[in-house]
Amino acid sequence: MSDLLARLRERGWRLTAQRRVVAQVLDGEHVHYTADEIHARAVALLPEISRATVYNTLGELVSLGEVLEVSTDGRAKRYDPNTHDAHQHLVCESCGAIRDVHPSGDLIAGLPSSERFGFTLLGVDVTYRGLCADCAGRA
Amino acid sequence: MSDLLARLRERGWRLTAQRRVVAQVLDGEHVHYTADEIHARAVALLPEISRATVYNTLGELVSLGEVLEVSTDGRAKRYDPNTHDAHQHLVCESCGAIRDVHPSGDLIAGLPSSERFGFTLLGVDVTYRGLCADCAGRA
DNA sequence: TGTTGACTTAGACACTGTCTAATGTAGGGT
DNA sequence: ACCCTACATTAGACAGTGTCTAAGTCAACA
Repeated sequence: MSDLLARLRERGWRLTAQRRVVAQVLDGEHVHYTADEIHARAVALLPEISRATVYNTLGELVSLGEVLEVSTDGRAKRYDPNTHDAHQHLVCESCGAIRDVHPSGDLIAGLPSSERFGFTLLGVDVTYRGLCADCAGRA
Repeated sequence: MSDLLARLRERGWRLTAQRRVVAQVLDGEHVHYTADEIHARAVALLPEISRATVYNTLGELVSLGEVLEVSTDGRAKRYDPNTHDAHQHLVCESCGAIRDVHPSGDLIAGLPSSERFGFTLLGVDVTYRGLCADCAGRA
């Protein structure tokens, strides 16, 4: 991710302090923050950054394929900086924790052509739902 | 779905005009409406029905397992009255159309135990993303 | 038919995300 | 080094989706 800023500059991005901070927050930890969580962390680094800028920047990063958008629960979208390897998500239904996982096999191939109804398939999003070890232990 | 009301009464539900209307809208067509679309159709049948009642009723139907909640795009949740057979969803990224599909194979088995991180798996939600025949033709 | 507690209602509220007009500034040109 | 200017940022209003509350209503039972 350290060369993310370089890649963005190559694509004509202006490197503003705000964009640096958003990139830094995404780089920091491998969790899947919501836009407002990212905003809160960005404010800690750059107090005057606005919510609109964080939303704009995240949207641009998604368009450029540098960040993935994940919507597991119909609430706030979460942003996943891990675009380097194809992966899916494992979500705890109790505490909301998300882990990246790597299923085996070709998921698209699992849909027979008789079930494709003429669609051109572009991808598959898979969300494994369950209880994490901690929550299962408490239940 | 015609015996949905009977099943609900067995579980202690009061059968109000409002609940009958929501059940009727869900029964009508096999599309995946948003809560507000369901409300609009319910109003056509029972003009004084309120938005809160539709949201409450849908939430209760989901809790009882009579209706599935689908959140494909991070916008409004959609409600799927087809709980009779296990299925997944095929979504057109251009027009938003949703089709029920039936992939082959055991999707949960696709996640090796080394990738389960101690989670107790409860289910898998799969969304195949693509372009429907109409939208692909226009592109 | 009367009673009662579950149900419904209108509207306020909260959360997430988008848009606008005014202001600021990064980066190229001089 | 200093201007320009187009692009970026800001504050706050706005829109869509969903939740909550207090007051009134009514389905189901006795």
